Amino acid sequence: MQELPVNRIIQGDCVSIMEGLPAGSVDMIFADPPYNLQLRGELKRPNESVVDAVDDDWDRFESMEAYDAFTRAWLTAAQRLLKDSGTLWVIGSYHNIYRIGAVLQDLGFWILNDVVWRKANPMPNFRGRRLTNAHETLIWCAKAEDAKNYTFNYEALKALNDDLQMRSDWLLPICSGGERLKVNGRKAHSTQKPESLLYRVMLTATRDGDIVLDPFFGTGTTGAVAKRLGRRFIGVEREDKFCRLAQARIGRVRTLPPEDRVITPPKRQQTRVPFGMIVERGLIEPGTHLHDYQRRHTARVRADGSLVCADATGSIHKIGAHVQGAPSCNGWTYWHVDVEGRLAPIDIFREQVRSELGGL
Amino acid sequence: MQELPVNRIIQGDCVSIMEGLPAGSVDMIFADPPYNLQLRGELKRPNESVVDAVDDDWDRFESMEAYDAFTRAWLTAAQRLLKDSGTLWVIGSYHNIYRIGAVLQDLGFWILNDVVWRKANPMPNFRGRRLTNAHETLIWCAKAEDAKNYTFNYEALKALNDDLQMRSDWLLPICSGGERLKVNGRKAHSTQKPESLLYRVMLTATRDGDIVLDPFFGTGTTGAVAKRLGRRFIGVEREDKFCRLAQARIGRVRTLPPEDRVITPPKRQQTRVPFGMIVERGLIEPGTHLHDYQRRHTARVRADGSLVCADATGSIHKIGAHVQGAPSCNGWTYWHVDVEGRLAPIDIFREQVRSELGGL
DNA sequence: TGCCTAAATGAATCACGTG
DNA sequence: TCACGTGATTCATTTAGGC
Repeated sequence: MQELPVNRIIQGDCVSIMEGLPAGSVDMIFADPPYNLQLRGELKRPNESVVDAVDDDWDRFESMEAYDAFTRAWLTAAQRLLKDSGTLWVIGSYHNIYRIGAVLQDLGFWILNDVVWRKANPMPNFRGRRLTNAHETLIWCAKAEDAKNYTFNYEALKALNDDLQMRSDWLLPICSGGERLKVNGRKAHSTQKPESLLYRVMLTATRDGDIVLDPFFGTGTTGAVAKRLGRRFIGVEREDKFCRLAQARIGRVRTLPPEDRVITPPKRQQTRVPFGMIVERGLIEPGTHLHDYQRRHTARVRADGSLVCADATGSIHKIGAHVQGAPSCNGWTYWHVDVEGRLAPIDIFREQVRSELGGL
Repeated sequence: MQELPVNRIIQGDCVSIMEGLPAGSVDMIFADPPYNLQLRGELKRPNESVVDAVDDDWDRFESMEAYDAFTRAWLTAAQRLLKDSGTLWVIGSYHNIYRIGAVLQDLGFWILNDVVWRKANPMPNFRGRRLTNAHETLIWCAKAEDAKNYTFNYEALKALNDDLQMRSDWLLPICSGGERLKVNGRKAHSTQKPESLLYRVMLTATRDGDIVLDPFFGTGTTGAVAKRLGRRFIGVEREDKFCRLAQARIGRVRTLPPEDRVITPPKRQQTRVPFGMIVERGLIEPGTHLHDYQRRHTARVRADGSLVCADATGSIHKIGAHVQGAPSCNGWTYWHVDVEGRLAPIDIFREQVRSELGGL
């Protein structure tokens, strides 16, 4: 069997390079392909600054058909490369992930899970025309329907999650700060992924020493995390500048000693429960009247969780402050509901919801 | 124009029934199509009890091609039914959502967001071979790329989320307890959705009195929430037993009084008040001087509502932009009048006029 | 050095009505 | 259909800068 170019970055087109490697030789493939964003004009923040959007050549496609053909080509090559026990991960957004999911099902890949990366700090929607696009989607799949012997480190992920089964929604920050590669003070790559994401992916679906291939290597996050966790990597990247950047980056990474390749579970933070959730779930009906504990002030709850008091409307906190003439107010403890003649602070409903959510 | 069968459940095949309704007549479509689950054999819990999984006739398809054809058929009929300003919501899991997303993009629907419903209490993965499947995906899309005038209640959703922009990941419980319809002690429908999910969907993308169609009505969650929120519904359901179940359920629902359905109104939808009207009504006299909040710039009001600043004249917006050297400016919030030594934004006069006009 | 405030920034399919 | 004017719009973090 041909020797695999392990722990190396290969420059060139990923399809032809994958076709030149021996079939059935790779344990996992992680792919972060172009998203085909199709951005129109420039976007400004409310303060008039311009958003530094993705406008790279590698994200331009003639048409959706061209994108689908590109997707089919690299997924076909990837499928051939995988061991029968191997799995593939692809990450994307709503612009491209439905194309990719459909094509990989057509090719016979078998989806094991889709995973939602919930961004802790996403870019807001500046024009107020849509929801904040706060997540990206990963598809995790086996080579075929009958490939049952894939690696899934159930116990490790459970340990990572406070001894609860790991769910399909992962809350992780975006890549920023010191981790973000810069060239001349500007971001080196427009779509660098956080190492924590790759860390969790590899902890989920690879074993020590496994071979992980990334056909869209970019700045080499896959390689950096693979090296740190004692996995072997093969990076394929078209652009020379990224190859050199990734090479230098990975050179700086140190492999953890085997006994340290387990991390302590992240601290669970208290779930934020907006007042609207209390209304939405019917614990307080729209139209209910709220009172302060002395019944000096009364406000009415609307369908979207805002309050009305005389001619003022706003959040429980804003209206609480308003009626008191105070600069601020904790609406959760200020406002009460009348339960059979007795006043109960609305905070009890928040506690109820929190206990039902169980720390999510 | 043909009369729409509003607030009714129509029994039959959703494609032929939608084809019989007038084109361009519906504000929103919410669809929860069969998931094409492809379960192999029965699933047992660790204690050997059998999981009551989805194995209904309506969820069986001969092949992926048959599912795609079915998807294309109902989405085509749905697109025809929508008003140009209407939006479509589809919910699915990884088994079917990639097929649906690809088909709807092929048909020209324009994705606005995909939304992740994070289940607060999902079913665990009993075999420990995958991640807990803890979410489902909703795709929200407009009828076409150029349909920009869809309803999005940005301010209401912000209110619902404690004055922060609503994100694309929604944490909501599954449908259980008293909300879950039962027949002879067993769940009446295998995939009943929680009312809180529909509540948020309708709060996001419909206005009072809008017409909401659901081609896979099932137990009628869409109809129940529509009735409660003062929206009109059209339910299409193939099975007689579900039609009757939904009919009875919706009969028990009470519509919220109009004053409780009110949500924080979109600013863009408010009556446009030109600055000239402020001058015309004597709220600001011609000759008055306006200042920015730091008193760095001053402009004089003329009789027609235009401003003069040095040698430049124009609207409050143009002159505001001009003095700042900015490309654009909201003059309503930029310019202030001096009221006994304190600066007040001219927007307060607009609000005064608006309240006097009474929403005309 | 340390603390507080201001500025910068991230995979973004980001107006609309009137004439 | 097009041109133009009005006017609506941001969250979590990190980094830089002032004192």
